[in-house]
Amino acid sequence: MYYMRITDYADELLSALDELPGWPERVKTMQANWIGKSHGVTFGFPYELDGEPKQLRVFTTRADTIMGVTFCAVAAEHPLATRLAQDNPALADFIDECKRGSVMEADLATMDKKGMATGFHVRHPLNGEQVEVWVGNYVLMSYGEGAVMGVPAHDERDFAFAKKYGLPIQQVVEADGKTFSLDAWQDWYADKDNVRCVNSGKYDGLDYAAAVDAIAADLEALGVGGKEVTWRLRDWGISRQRYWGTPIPIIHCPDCGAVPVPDEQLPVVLPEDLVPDGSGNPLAKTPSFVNCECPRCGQPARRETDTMDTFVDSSWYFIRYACADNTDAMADARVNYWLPVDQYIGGIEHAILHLLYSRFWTKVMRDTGLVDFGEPFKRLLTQGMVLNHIFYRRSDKTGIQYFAPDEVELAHDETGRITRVTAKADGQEVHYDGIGTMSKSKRNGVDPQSLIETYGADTARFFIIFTSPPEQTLEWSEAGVKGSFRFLQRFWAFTVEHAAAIQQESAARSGQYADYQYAADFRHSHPAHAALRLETHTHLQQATFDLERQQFNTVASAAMKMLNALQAAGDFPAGPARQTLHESMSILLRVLAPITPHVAHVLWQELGYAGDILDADWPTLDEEALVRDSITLAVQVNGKLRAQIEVAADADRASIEQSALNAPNAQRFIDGKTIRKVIVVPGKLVNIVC
RNA sequence: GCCGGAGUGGCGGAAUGGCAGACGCGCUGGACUCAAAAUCCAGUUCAGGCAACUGAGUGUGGGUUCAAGUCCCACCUCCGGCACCA
Repeated sequence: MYYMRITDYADELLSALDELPGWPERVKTMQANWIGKSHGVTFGFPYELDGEPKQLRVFTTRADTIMGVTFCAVAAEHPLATRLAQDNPALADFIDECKRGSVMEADLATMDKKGMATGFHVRHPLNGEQVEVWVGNYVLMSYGEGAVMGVPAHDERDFAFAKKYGLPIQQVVEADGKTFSLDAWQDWYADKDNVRCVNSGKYDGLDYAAAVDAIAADLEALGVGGKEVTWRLRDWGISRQRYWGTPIPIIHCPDCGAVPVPDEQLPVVLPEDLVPDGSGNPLAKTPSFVNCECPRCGQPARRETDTMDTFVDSSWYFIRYACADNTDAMADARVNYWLPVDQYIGGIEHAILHLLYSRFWTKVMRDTGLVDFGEPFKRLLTQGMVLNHIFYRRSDKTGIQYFAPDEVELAHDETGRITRVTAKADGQEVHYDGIGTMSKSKRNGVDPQSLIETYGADTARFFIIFTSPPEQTLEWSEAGVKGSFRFLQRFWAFTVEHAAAIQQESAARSGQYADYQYAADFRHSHPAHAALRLETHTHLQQATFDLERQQFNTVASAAMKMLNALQAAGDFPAGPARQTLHESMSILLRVLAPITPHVAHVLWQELGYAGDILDADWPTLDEEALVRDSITLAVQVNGKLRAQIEVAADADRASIEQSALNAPNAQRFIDGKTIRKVIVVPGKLVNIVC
């Protein structure tokens, strides 16, 4: 039987984040914070109780301040607190109060630092002094050792605590030019940089790192402590006391203990006829489910009634997709072929739990030999929410009344700014409440079905992709949707108009479409269309670059630019010009295909290209199309744009400099000054410094 | 409080240190129309100018650079996450 603890994987879950370049930094940071690796020192304060020598263990990241300890504080749930409360009713009451208080979430943020002295003392391991133990409501049992050393001079929380209860405050760290005062907390008291130990005996003068090293070594020599790493991440217990979950296939036998359900009895299926009564786990009250025989010795036994946390299933469902028909194993060889997932898409709300559990689970499957990869998702995209405008009217009778965006009329001033909103129904004014998440109550949602019926799925897809990057929130806009619709209509009309001509042309060439498309020799094409090819391939270059870096809105705009260029190019008479059109169309269609697959599919066939567009390759960039005879350079004088010059593409530096200096408008700003330097950025600009 | 991210026209947003505002929406003017819608053409950062052009301009203040929306430092605001983490 395996025991797999997520905390055992904390180190790898943290360090492997560096090997996930396809994940957003934001998510990786959130996971790193959640795992919360902390380097410090764990050590014990020796004491004797009930005739036995013991240690009060504490964790600290500031071992360098150890000589400033003036008290210790333990959590209410700490065993020492429990033991001391046996002889101290007041303390027992206080502990009860703490335990009650900590449940109240609302109070947690504002809760006062409260504590109570126990009258019990432990011994400082390095200077032998007696240190009183307090119970503090701000000490967490679940982090570190559930106990802390109190150094009020150099920890803001301890400072407040000491001031409140009149505990001694001992400065043990100093910084140049700073004065320590007991009056009020100052931020530098807790600095680790540019400080040194003071009032710390043999450690005086050491900086943070040296002091921690020396103190950790001394504690180790005394056998009471040493350096340690502590994690914020807690263990993940996967069992839940409820019906609705995956059964845990274990049988409890009085003699054999926990016995796995044999393979031939799997899967364990939940009973479907039980009636939950709202108290406890209904499975435990269902004898037909609970009562069974021990698979090992055959005597009556009890089936496990806890079920698994739903995060278990979501941690590896994607692995199962690759081997869904395998009834004998969790995974088989096909999984290693299909996974890890190339591109995972989900909401940001899964940034920590689901995505961390999945990473853990995958590593467990790797270590048990089930799969041979350790990270489940190569690339992650966390998409944003969809927002829309909110309009409402407040009235005494009906209260607040929301208006859907298509129920109002907007008036603008001459700059396009919204000046007045009125209801279409009654012409009366409506209040505009800005942009917010779509919700039924605010009546600003959009029904995808009616959108698809009005404009088609491709328009919706194009609008969503074009309007904003997917990981950002998307502001819905009816006008924007119409704009996308307009583009697709323009694209459709243009294509259909030229399809007939292209088909004729093709017929004349015995239907050799595929060859026509890919093997065209454009060196002899119409000179007027070299400009179109230049544009098409320039936009293709941008689209390819943006697709690579997952910036899809500019892929959509590249497609728009291609259509604009095609429409501006004018006529396409038969012959080489038609060939240029044919190539540009094939590129445009393939760039659009991922965004508007339906439109692209139909038009691809309309134009008679070979095969299905789904199988067509992403267009290849023709470097030759990007070659131009002359180029336009910007001319700057002292970094300010002053002129444009046209130079031969292969012009040398000297002649570029000369034309720049001769540019009339540049002349005006150079005149009478000494030219100190001329910077030429090939293909871009010339900067004249004077 | 700590850790991220962001701040660019009226709006959504482009810009691989090298011409800020691509592309689109909206708006303005025009064409077509009996008229409207649709479509097409032109204009649209702000200020000045008939124009050529000039000045200012990417949250604020500094810095690096021939050149900064982009890099560095400090600050402000907003969004998200974590939050008594020792």
